Amino acid sequence: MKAQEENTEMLYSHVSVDCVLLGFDEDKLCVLLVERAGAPDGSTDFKLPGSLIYEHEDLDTAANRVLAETTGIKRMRLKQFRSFGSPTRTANPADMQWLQNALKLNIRRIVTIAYLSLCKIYKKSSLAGRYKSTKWFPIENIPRNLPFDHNQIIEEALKEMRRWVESEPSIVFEFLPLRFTAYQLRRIYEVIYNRKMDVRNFHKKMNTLSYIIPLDEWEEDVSHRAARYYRFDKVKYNQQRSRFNKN
Amino acid sequence: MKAQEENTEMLYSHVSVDCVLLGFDEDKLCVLLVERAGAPDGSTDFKLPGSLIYEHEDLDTAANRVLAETTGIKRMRLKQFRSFGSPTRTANPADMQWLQNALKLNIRRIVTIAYLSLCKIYKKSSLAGRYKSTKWFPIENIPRNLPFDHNQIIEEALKEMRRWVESEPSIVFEFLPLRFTAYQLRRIYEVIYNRKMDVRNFHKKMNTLSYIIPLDEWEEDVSHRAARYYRFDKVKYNQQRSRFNKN
DNA sequence: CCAAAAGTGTTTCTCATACACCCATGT
DNA sequence: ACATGGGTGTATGAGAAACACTTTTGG
Repeated sequence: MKAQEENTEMLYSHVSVDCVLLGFDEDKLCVLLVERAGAPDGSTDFKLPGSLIYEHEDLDTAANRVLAETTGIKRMRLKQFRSFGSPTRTANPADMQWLQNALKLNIRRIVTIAYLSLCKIYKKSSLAGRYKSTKWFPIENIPRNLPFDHNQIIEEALKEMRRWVESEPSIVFEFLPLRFTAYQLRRIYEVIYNRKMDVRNFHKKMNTLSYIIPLDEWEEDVSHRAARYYRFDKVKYNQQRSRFNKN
Repeated sequence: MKAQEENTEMLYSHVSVDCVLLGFDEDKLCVLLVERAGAPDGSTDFKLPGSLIYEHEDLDTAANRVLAETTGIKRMRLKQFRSFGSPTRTANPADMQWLQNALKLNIRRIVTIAYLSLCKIYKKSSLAGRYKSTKWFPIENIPRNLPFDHNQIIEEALKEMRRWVESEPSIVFEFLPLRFTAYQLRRIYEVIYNRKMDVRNFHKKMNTLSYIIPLDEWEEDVSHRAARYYRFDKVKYNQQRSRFNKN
């Protein structure tokens, strides 16, 4: 991280990574954006966290570095999901200007590799790092005019997230704290698939999944019947999965 | 294509596309490889068809260009499925040597965007184009030591192809001629999913799919009961799909 | 006792699977 | 007539979906 300021000559100034970090805040699916320093007109201006890669740096490593710089969390589960390389993606003069200000590099074209990662939004997460500020935006009010093609990247990331959940259901638990209620889990599915789910069927389904463990712990201080807590058991999950994936 | 020889200065020498073109030959899933001209020791040496991108060229356009140069087919359906950017992927001295011979460029590192495409293998396909020769390799005997990380790219492409078929079943028909028998279709599924499928259940399933149309045409000159031909109806497919995808 | 959310069972339908024999054609 | 592969129907089980009321708790 210090290395970045000191050794810009080590940057490989043709390829970048951008990270779409998704989280759940109460009932809403959110994206983390960072305020971009050195915006042309000084206005508040957000973008996806991202970085050029270093000369000898792997793509996955670069994405992990960006996430660590942004959130302070190391070794998050992340997934490269697509690259964006239209020659016109750096065509906006304001974006070009920013690249020159921020990176002191004269750049013609950047191909970016987009990564997806999921996490729990902690209230306190003022989030360490090199950015002026970071902010969670509910997906329905993301600024419409993000720099480069970041709006498009987020669109694609949302689609990819749905596919990811289908192919590996355990990742939804990345959104949740260690213990969670049936309601929380159900809401996540409802938002992801954009449809109401039947409460009874949902409970029944949870019961059949051996890796969702009911705890003898309940909500406290709620003005209605307290909800049970559950936790996700990774070991049981892997057992159940491998039993099914015979082919 | 002529442009390429004339204007190497227009190449953007940091990003390439590589295409994994899959096809079915009789009963076997095959990958198309091209003979690489200018191999260090003159030995026969295959690789995935690929190219650096041009300065002002979109990634998808570059991939389409590569496929057109390789097969003569324009506007194939293709899918960007992953990028490969390990700094060590160009570490093999023989590969570096070849890059310099073939491209007259001194290249440090190349990030490549991998594309997947499916097609029917025509017997006659000597395949037009800039390559010395092209050859279909059954996946079980692909040369073990393809240059760069091409072996790994093919592995990933096969996984991606399976996911693709699941998310959009119509693409299996890219493997087939306009009219095909139930046997041909079934064999493709058997190879893709690597398990035998029950003949009766398969027929039943085909009947429920409104977009697989039985024709009043049958095989000729076969020494057993002639098989019926079917065709794929794109319009009906889109109707049936959109009815299901309400959300 | 009321408001507010948690939790629980049964029925129905659809879809995947398992399984064995007759049919058409060429030699 | 026989060898070769093409084509057909039925029965079972698992899982998804539809549907309404009782329970718990705080105020």
